[in-house]
Amino acid sequence: MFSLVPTCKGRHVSKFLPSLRLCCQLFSVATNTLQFSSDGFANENKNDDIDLLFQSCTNVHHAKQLHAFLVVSGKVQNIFLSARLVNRYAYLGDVSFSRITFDLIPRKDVYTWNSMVSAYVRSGRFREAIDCFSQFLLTSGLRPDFYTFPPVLKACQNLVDGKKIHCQILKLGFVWDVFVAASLVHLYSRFGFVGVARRLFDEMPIRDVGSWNAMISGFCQNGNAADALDVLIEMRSEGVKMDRVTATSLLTACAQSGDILSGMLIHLYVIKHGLDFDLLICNALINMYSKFGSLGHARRIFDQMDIKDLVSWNSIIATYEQNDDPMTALGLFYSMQLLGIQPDFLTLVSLASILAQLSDAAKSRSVHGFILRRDFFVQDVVIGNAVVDMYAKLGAIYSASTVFEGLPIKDVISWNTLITGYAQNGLASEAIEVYRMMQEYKEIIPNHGTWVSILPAYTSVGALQQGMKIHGRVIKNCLDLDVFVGTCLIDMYAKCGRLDDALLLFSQVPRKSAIPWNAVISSHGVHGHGEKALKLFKDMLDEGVKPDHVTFVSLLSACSHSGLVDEGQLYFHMMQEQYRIKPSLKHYGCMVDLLGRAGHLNKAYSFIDNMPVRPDASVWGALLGACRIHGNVDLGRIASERLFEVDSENVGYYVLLSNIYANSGKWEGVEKVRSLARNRGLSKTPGWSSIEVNNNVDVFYTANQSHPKCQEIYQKLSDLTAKMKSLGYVPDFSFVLQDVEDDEKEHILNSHSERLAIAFGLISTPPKTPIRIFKNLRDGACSCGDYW
DNA sequence: ATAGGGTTAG
Repeated sequence: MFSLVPTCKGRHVSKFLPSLRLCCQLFSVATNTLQFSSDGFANENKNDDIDLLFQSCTNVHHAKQLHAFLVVSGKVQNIFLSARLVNRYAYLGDVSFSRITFDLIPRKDVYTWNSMVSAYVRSGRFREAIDCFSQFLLTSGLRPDFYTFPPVLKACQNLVDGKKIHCQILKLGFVWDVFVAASLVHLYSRFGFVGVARRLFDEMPIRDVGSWNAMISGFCQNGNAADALDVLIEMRSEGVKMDRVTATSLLTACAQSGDILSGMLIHLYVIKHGLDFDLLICNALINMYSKFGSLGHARRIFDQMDIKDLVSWNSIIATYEQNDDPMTALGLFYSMQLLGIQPDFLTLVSLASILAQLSDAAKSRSVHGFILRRDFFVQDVVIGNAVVDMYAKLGAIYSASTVFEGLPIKDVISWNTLITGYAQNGLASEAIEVYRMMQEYKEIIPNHGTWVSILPAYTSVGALQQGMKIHGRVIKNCLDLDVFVGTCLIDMYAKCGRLDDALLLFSQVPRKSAIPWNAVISSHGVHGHGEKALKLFKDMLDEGVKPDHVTFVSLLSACSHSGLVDEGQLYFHMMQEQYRIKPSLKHYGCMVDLLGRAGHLNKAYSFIDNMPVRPDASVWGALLGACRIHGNVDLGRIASERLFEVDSENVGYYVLLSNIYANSGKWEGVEKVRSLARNRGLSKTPGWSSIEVNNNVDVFYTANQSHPKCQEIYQKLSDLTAKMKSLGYVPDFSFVLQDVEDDEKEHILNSHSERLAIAFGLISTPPKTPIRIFKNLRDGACSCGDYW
C-alpha cells in the first residue's frame, strides 16, 4: 500500500509538520476534486492548488512522494505535470531525478525540453545543458522559443559556443526579446568583448535595470571592475538606480580587484538605500571585507544579519581561514553545526585548509572520511584539490598522492597542488617526476601555477638547465612578466649563482608590489652582498614600493650575513616606527643572528631575554649557531637547553651543538648529544651537493660510493690532491668534526660531497666548461613561496 | 508551467 506520509527523522519535525499537513490536504484535493484529461486540466481554476502542491515539496523526499502518487494515479501521463516534476527536482538540487523523469516523458514538447535544459543550468551542469539543447534541436523536430535561449546562453563556457547560439537566435528572430538580448549582452561582456556587448546593448529597444546589470555583471565576472564602474556611472546618469543585483556584482568585483574605495562607496550606497539587510548583498560584503583583510567589518556584517544561509557561514569561515585565524574559523564551524546547518563541499574546502593550518592530523583524516561518505569528490575538483593540499601541508605527502591518484576528476590545479606538495616537503625529484607525468596528459594545459610549483623544485636541486627550459616555455606563454612566475625565475637564477641574470630579469618584471623586491634583496643577502641589498632596498623606497614584513626579514638577514650590525638595528627600528610592522619571530631570529654572528653573543642573549614574545626554536637556534661560529661552549649549552624545551625534534640543532663540542675537542660532549638524538629517534638530514650535466642532475652525498662513475671520481680526486700538495696545499683538519687519525681526516675531507661533485664535473665536461655546484642545507636560504 | 542580471572556491 502506498503511503502518503513521508517518514520524518531528526530534529526538524516541528518545522516539517505544517507543510506535511498541507501536502496531505492537497493530495486529497488532487485525488478527489481535480479532473485530469490527457491534454490538461479540465478544471482550470484549480491551478493554484497544483502550484501549492508542487511548492509544498520542500525536499527531494517530498517530491518523490508526489512523483510516486502521480505514477500510481496515472497522472504522470500528463506532460505538464511531469515537466513540473523535472523543474521541482532541479529546484531541490537533484538533477539526476529531473533527467529520469524527463526521459520517461514519451511525447516531449518545447516546455519539456526547456525545463530539462534549465534544470541543468540551475545546477551548474553547463556541459550537459548544451548537450541537451543540441539533442533538442537534432531529435525533437520542434522549434525552440525565446524561453529556450537565456539558459542556453548562460551555459556557454566559451565564446565559440556562444557565437553559434547567437547565430541561431538571429535566424529564429528572437534577438529583441528583453531577456534574450540581456543574455547576449552578458555573454559578450563576460568574455571581454566590450565593443560587441556595448553595441548590442545600445541597440536594445527596451532597457531595464536587468539589461544594465547584464553588462555590468559580465564585466565583473571578467575581472574588469574598472569598466563595470564606468558603466555604473553611465547607468546612474540615465536615472537608473542600482539594485541589489548591481550592488552584489560590483562588490564582488571590487573584492577581486582590491578596489577598497569603490567597495566602501557601494557599501555606503547600500546602507543609504536600506539594502544592508539583503542576504546576497551581505554575503558579498563579508567576502569583500575578508579580501581586504578587514576581519572586524566582515564579522560585524555577519553578526548583524538576521537571516543567514549556508553561503554566509561558508563566507565567514573562509574569512578567518584565509586571514590566518584558523582557531576562530573552526569555532565558527562548530557553531554552525550546533545550529544544525549541514555543511556543503565548500565548507569542507575551508575546513581542510583550517586543519592543515592547525596541523591537526587526526581531525584532518576525519574530514577526509566525511568527504568520502558524502561523495563530495565527484561534485567538484576543488574539494579533491583541497584535500591533496591539506595532506601535503601536514607533511603526509604519501596520503596526498594516494588521494590524488583516486580523484575522479583531475585538473591542472590538482597536478600543481601535488607538485607543490612534493617540492615543499623537500622531495624535489618526486615533484619533477610528477611534472613529467603531467606532460603526458595532453588535455592538461600548464598554467602560471604550474610554473610557480615546478620552478622552486628545479631551483632546490640546482637544475639550472631544466629551469631555463621552463623559462623558455614561460616566455612563449607570455607569462614571464607575471609577478609570481617572474619572482620564481629571479629566485632560481640567484640560487643557481647567476645573480646578474636574476637582476636582469628583475629589471623586466612589474615591480609595484614588494614580492620581486623581497626575492632580489634576499638573494643578494644570501650571497653576502649586503651593501647591494641595502642599495636595492633604498631603490625600492625611492620607487614608492611599500616594504612588507618579508622585506624586513630579507633585509635583516642580508645585514647579518655581511656583518652590518648597525644598519640591521636601524632597519629593525625603522620597521616598527615607520612602517608599523610588529616584529614576528622570524624578525627576532634575524636580530639574534645579526648580533651573534658579529660576535656580540651576550648582547644577543640579553636581546632574547627582552623579547616581548616567547622565543621559539628558530630564535634559540640563531644563538646556538652564533655560539658555534665563535666557539662559545658555555652559552651554546644554555641555548641548546632552552632550545630543546621548545623543540626537541629538529635534528639540525643537535648537529649544531655536537659541532660546537667537536670544534673545541670535547668528544664526550659530541657523543652525549649524538646519543640523545638517537634516543629520540632522530637521524641527521644528510648534506648533499649536486651538479647538472647534460640536462641531468647528479646528487652526491658525503663518501658516496654508489655513483656509476665512482672509481673515476675518486681517481680524479686523488690526482688533484697530489697536484695540490705538490703546490704546497696543506689540508685544514679543523673542518673535520670527528675524533679520528689524521689520514682518516684527510679521507673525510676528500669525500665531502662538494668535492665529489666537482670531480664528477671535471671528468664529465669538456675543458673550460663552467662548473656549478649546488648545495642543500644553505644558511638563510628560503623557498620561493616565502616572498609572498 | 519554462526565461535575463546576483554571493562562498583549490
